This record gives sequence, C-alpha cells and structure tokens, in this order.
Amino acid sequence: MFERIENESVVSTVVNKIKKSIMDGDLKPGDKLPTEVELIDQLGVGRNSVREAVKMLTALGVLEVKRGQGTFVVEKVKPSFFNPLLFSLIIEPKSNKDLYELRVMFDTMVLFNLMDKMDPDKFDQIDNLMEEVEGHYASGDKDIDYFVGMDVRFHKLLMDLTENALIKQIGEVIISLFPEYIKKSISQEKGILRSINNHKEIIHHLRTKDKTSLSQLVEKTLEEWKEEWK
Amino acid sequence: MFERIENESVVSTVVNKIKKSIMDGDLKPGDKLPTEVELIDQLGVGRNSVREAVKMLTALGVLEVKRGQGTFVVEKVKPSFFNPLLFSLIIEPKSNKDLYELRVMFDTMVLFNLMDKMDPDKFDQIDNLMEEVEGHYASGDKDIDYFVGMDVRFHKLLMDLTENALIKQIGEVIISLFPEYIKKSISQEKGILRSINNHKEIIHHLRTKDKTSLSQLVEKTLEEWKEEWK
DNA sequence: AAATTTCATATATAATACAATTAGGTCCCA
DNA sequence: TGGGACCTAATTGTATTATATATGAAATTT
Repeated sequence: MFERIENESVVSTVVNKIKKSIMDGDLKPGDKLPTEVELIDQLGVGRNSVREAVKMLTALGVLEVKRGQGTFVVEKVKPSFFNPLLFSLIIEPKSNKDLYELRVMFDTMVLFNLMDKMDPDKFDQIDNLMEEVEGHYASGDKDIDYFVGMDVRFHKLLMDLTENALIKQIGEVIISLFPEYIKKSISQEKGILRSINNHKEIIHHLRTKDKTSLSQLVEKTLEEWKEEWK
Repeated sequence: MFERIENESVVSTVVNKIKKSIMDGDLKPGDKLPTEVELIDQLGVGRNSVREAVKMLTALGVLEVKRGQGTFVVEKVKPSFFNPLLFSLIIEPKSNKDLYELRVMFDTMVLFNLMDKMDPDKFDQIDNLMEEVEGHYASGDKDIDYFVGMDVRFHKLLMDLTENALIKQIGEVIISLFPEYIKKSISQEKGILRSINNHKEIIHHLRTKDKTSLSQLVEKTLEEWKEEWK
C-alpha cells in the first residue's frame, strides 16, 4: 500500500548535495568548498555529518582536503579511483589461470592500441629503456629485483604511451597484482634473458605493425608460463 | 638531511589497520567488525576518527554499516560502487574518448579470448539471445530501453562465456559506465538495426575464428562512433 | 631586505550527550 | 499455547563543545 519511506541519512544528503553542485557545474575542478563551519550553517547539520560526507567524497577521489586551507574539488582524478576494484580482487580471491589470462589479454590490448598511435618519439622512449636494461645485463649485473622492476617499468611505459588515463588506471591495478609472479618467472638467469628477448620481440612487432605475429607471440608467452607453473 | 616525517593522520591509520585485517584474512567477507566503542578502546582513538575511517571504507564499497547491528565486511563488491568513475568524466571531459577506447579494446579482448574456448553449447546461448532480439525487432517493437538492455546483455553474455571471473568483474565495471552512451548510439531506428548487425558480424567472426577480421570490425566500429561524436 | 614571530583561518581529534534503529526477549491476554 | 504488544539492550546516527595542529600571510624584529 505505502511505499517505503526512504530515510536518507544526513550524511548521504550532504554527499548528494556536494555531488550535485559538482555535476551542475556550481563547483568546478579546483574550486574551494565552503569551510566546514559555513557548510554547517548553510546545510543546518552537525559538523560530524559534514566531515563524514567530505571523507566519503575524499575516499572516492572527488574531493581533496588541505589542512589549514580548506576542501577542494580535485583537478585531476587519481588512479586510486580503481581502488574498489583492487579490493574486490582481494576480497574475492581469483585463480591463477584467470589472473594470467587477464594479464596477457590486457597486454595485447595495450599493444594493439599502441600500434595506431606510435610515433618516433615514443619509440625513442622505449629504446632508451631497453638500452638501459641491456646495458645492465651486459655489465654482468644479475640483481633480480632490478630486472623485475624494469619489467614492470617496461609494461607501465607501454601503458603510458597509450595516453589513455583509464587504461593506465586499470593497468596499474593489474600490474599491482603481479610482482611476485614476475619475480618467480625471471628469477633465473635464463629468465632474465628471456624477459629481455620477449620485450625486444614485442617492440619489433610494434614497429612492423604486425598484429597477427603480436597476438601469436602473446599466446606463445602464455603457453610458456602455463607450462612453467604446472 | 632528514627525510620528511610522514605524519599519517589518525583516520588514515585506522583505515589502513582495517584494510590490513581484511587483506591478512583476519576479517573475511561477511564478518562483523568490533563495535565502534570496542574499536575506540582497541585502537586508542576517538570515535570520530573511527567513524570517519569506516565511512571512507563504506564509500569504497568495502564495508557495510547496519544501524543497530554493527559494521560488516561486504560479501561481494557491487559494480555500482564504481559510479564515482563517472565523476572523472565530469572532471576530465576529454576522457570520453578514453572510455570509448577502453570499451572497444576490452570487447576485442573478450572476443579473442573466446575464440579458443567456444563450443556448440556456447554458440547456442548466443544464438538464443540474438533470436530474441531479432524477433522483437521484426515484430515492430521500437522500445529503446529494451534494445539498450539487450545490447548490455549481449556483451555480458560474451564476458560470462569466457568463464574468467576477473574478466567478468572488470567487464561489469566498464559496462556499468555505458548505458547512456549505448542509449545515445542506438536511439534511432537505424541505430537499433546497426547494433543488431554489428552483433551478427561479431558472431560470424567468432565462428570462423577470424581474428584479423574481428579486429578490423572493431576498428571500424570505433571509427563510426568517433564520427558520430564530432 | 631577510629572517622570525605572531596571528587568523581552517581542518583534525576527542569527549560527551542524546536520538534512532534493530533484534530479540518478555509479558500479557485470549 | 499462540500471538501480538511492549520493553530493553546493543549499536550506529547526529549534534555540540573543546582543544590541538597545520598553513599562509601579516607583523615584527634583526
């Protein structure tokens, strides 16, 4: 008969009012919100409610609080936006197979995307990184952590070059799930070499815009990894 | 000389302790946290700090507060908690292109993954869905919402068929960002038809395991959308 | 002019009081 | 013996007040 009375909490109300101000354009990126005291007066609520609302929007990456100065709408959204996703991956454990598949597929995706965007400057950045790694290897350095770090840097660089903020964000999350696996996979000298050669092959296919070979390479890599983990 | 003293706020500390408990497995999905008063005692902080920390984790979809009962770790993170991502589209309008690219790339990724896994049963599921949609279209039904819903269902079905929990999860997030865009793009009769034909093409390439054509199709679709948004 | 201090402003934390919601038990009566 | 009304303990929700701390700018000193 009667529909449920939605007793929206005070905090939710405040959150929504701030949200609305942003979406309506009354508050633009970089703008300063009224001070806590002003908000208390304007909204007619307690200070705790205002603070809790601001904290929620801070957690979501929408607001930014600078102590002694005030509260501001963020200029640029941080990758922390995908933190909830990261949590969900922790809360609901995933199988290794799923994780690999995702990683390999994501890498392929990034590379495909890059093929249409690569220019000489971007190749320079990649080449510089590769020279650094090969130099270290040639010099006899066998520090696993270094090569693991460079492996991560290589993949992050590729993601950066897509110039797509969303891809970067999701990529960060995926890579953050991987350090142990990378370490395990290159924790032998032949692992290091294989990693370097793998990257070189990737770059080669990127230069020649050879999607077929690239996707075959990725598949091959996946197969190798699978073998190793049995 | 001295490195900066990171004065982590009390609230952040509480947030991190709760996070850690979850990640270490001391708190599992569905578990009840200590009451506010207990947390105050155990952590030696004020109630405001505890409440603000809980509010942040609630905003991230990690905790769930039931008044009169307590605070719990969520069983399953809902995709709706990613809505804040929509903020990034308001704050950084240029990311529309990014979002679109991500979507197209993710779809491609799913399809590539599927190619090696498809069996007759899976094709049956897809065919059933397509028959339903085409039936509706043939019957003269032009309800936009219906076709938008079916477009979403089509893409969700493809993701389901990968049988990869991670892909499903990330896909949910991406798709949840799209209803309005999809709606815009098929909000004309020719839009509906185009959507249906596009899906049919996808299925065809899936059957023939033709990766090249598939990736070309996706590129073509991307180009079309780009044109439309100018 | 440069360095230091002071001060106003804003957020951070804590403590207290009371309100509201929920689950479950108790009581009472038919 | 049921079953409904009521009560109560536990827990979160909101408001208020007090104090602490960080920040930037103004005032002061050197």
